[in-house]
Amino acid sequence: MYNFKEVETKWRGIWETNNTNEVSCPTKAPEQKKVYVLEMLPYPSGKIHMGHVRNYAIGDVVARFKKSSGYNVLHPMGWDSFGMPAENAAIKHGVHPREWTEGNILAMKNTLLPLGLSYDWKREIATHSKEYYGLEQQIFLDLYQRGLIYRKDAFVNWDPVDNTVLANEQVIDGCGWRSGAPVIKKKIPHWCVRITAYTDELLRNLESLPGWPEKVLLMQENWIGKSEGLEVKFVFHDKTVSRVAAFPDDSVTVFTTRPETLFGASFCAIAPEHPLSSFLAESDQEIAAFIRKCQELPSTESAISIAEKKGYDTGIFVRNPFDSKKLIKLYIANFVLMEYGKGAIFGCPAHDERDFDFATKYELPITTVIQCPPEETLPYVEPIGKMVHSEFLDGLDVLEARKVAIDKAEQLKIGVRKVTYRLRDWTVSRQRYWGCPVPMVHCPQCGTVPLRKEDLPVWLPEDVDFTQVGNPLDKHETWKQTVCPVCGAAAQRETDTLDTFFESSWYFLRYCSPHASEPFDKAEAQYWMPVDIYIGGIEHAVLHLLYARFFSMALSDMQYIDVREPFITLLTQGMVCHTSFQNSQGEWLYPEDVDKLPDGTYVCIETGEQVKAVRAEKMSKSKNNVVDPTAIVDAYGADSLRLFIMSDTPYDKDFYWNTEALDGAWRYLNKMWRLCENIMAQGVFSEEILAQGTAAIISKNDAPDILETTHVYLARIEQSLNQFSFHKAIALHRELTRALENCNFTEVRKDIAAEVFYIWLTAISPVTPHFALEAYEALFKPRSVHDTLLWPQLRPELATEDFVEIAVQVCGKFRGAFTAPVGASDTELQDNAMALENVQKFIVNKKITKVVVVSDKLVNFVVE
RNA sequence: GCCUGCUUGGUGGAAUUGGUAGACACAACAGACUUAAAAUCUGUCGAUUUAUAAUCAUGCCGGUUCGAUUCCGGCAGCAGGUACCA
Repeated sequence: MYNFKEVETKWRGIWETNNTNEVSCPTKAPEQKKVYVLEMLPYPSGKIHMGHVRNYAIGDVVARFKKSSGYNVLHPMGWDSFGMPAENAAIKHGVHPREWTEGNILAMKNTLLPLGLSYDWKREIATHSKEYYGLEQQIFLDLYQRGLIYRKDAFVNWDPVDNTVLANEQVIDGCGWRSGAPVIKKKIPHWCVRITAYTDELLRNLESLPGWPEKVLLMQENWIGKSEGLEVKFVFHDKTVSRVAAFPDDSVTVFTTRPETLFGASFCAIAPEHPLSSFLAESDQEIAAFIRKCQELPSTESAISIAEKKGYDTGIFVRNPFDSKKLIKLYIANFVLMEYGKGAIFGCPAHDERDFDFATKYELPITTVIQCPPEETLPYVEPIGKMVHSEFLDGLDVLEARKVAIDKAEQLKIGVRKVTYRLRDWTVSRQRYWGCPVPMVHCPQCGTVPLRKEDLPVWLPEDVDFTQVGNPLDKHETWKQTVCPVCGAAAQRETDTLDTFFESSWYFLRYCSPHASEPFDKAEAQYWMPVDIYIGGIEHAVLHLLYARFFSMALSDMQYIDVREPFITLLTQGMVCHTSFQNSQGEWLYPEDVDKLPDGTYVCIETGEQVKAVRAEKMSKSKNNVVDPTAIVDAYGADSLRLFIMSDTPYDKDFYWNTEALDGAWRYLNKMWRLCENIMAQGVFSEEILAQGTAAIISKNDAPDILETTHVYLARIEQSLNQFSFHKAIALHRELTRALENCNFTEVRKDIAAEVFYIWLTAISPVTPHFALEAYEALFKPRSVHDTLLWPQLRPELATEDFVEIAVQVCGKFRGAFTAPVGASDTELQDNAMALENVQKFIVNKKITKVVVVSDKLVNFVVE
């Protein structure tokens, strides 16, 4: 039996001794082509779970395949070690965030090491380390000097009892998770990154990223949300006598993508945060109360959009910009976002779902301005049809009318053509301890000023108190007090820390030169960047990947690097799911505490009680449906786990954990080992024999079937790996194994057999590296230890197939098949197909109206 | 709500991107070997029927095509994201 424990320990030892996974600096191998394989760095939550294992197994197969193919491969690993959970642990268990984080890193690394992942651990980074966040502050200052960071008021979730800022995750049903008090929105000053300065490039470059999944490109495009339209003024009716007399403006400016529907406008609505709302609230208690009510909603887009649409009639009228005689009611509405457009809208209920609901609720007029097809009911939202009830737009098509309306508004000087984006600037301030301190100082004389680079880094203080609520930095008096870098007077440090997306926006650059005294060495980054294959969860499709793209562009404009797009190929993996088990009390049980009965039902091992199996959810601690990789590695070995997790399911689909199939992977490994033992019983090969075999010129006619078969499979496995269809590569390898098992090697020339077995071993080596190397050593008895198997040279002339099976259809239905030489003529195929007995049955006495012949594939007779 | 995906046997999935639906596995069943078990090997394995074959079948409804799991339109369910979880 294959002794995985001994074998895996041995090879990991060899890799470590040989520094196999360390990559040379580029100057030593300038000729060699590089590949940078990167998996998204994990948050050190405490345990490696199967989602991690899947991510790293994918990365490792790619990295090993590339290395085997002769590339210089950078494959690093590190830790995204700032973030909220460390503070939660500090609050809950009284442990310091650093201690908790570093303990977790150690534990997780200990789980990763036995998996045999080909990381260059000498390049390991942790973003909470002083080397990392100290340098990050330099980047922050550079961005600030370049005008890409500014101060801005923004809303936060505010717990009025604890007097603290809450993350969206900490708001449960609109209430603070600890105090239980209803959360309100509160405006506080923030540090903000001007990502919108790069909107155009972030959008435009999406077209030059063919290695990204289409869905991610679409998600990013929609997130940026470019829309063209009109910014148009709705002038107050009779401003002098109304309550807006003292308001500095004489109109409300609205952005619309549907300017052609202006004649159908039946109301205007402004955001509760709109300056006019605030102005009105000053002298109107009811309005102030309504605005406060709106601000009770959590600030997430989803909460706002599913909340009941509410409007407050201000009693103010505005004039329709195209027809000043038409007066329109002005509302304050909870669904209007201040961050988008001008924070004000006009509603055309006949042609917009939401406006229709609003108008119906508040009994506002509904005027059709686009001729609605008879089968449609209002609201009719398609931008197709002729304009009606719209004066100068009447009779025009919708899209044409849109242009005319914009031109007219510009001509009348009541509006301007405008491109608006959904993308907002990136708020990076966090009122928390466990993050990178913002290197700014508040001076009573000089205002808010940046530190000088020589004043950096600003370390986090170690002595912090988590027994009080709020940001510990804010309460740390000695840390807070400093001197102004400009005037030298007493001043206070900024106590906000940075969003952890800031760290993950440049870590891939740091890996290129993890020990440089600057954030990174330009020459090294020049060699390694961009990342060739980036692998991570689909949940990062928008935010992380957009921020990282922005960083590359900004850093390149600041001459740090020459790369504007950091990731060439992006693989988004699916989740790892597992059945969850719930007993009658609603408690979640661990999978190992549950037994499956022959009838397919599940019982609790301890109590014998029947438990409910809830299909397939993301593995999560709260549902106890996690499987511990260490236990699996102990019982089956790393190769089995790697093989199992790469088998069956394509990398981008959700993976359903299934312990029985893991047995299957383990059996396959043993089957391969048995095959090796059988061959060894017939005598081993040698590297000399192997060299002869691969050098010998064997024409297709002389090649034994097994050599042809092996090269056919090598070609297909190579292709599958290049397409990242790992599960197919493994299925193909199983087929090849069967072919080898069925071959009598006593009748095969030794050098040819050697070549066959070398290909067979190497083809699976990226997935099961320990096994492949051990088997190579056993079969070939090399003089010196090989720690990587070089990918075999494919002989295309042996991998071509001479015959193909031709399917025959009658009226598109399969009726038979026959074998034909590759490249047979259409007439030949048609005649052969016609001759098939089962085909005759269906065409006899029928008139053939058409014959479709697809070369090397199919013949289809169409009969009446 | 909005954006983006996904849905194929008992189960995971395959189908060279419009051309034989179910490769390769898991589970199950039967057999061989064994005193027995484990391991291993062999076979069967979508449904229906009048069964050497035919019909139906890729979430549901409709369309394009000689031909649709694949393309188009609509619907349902599930999942990810929704800007302070990472």
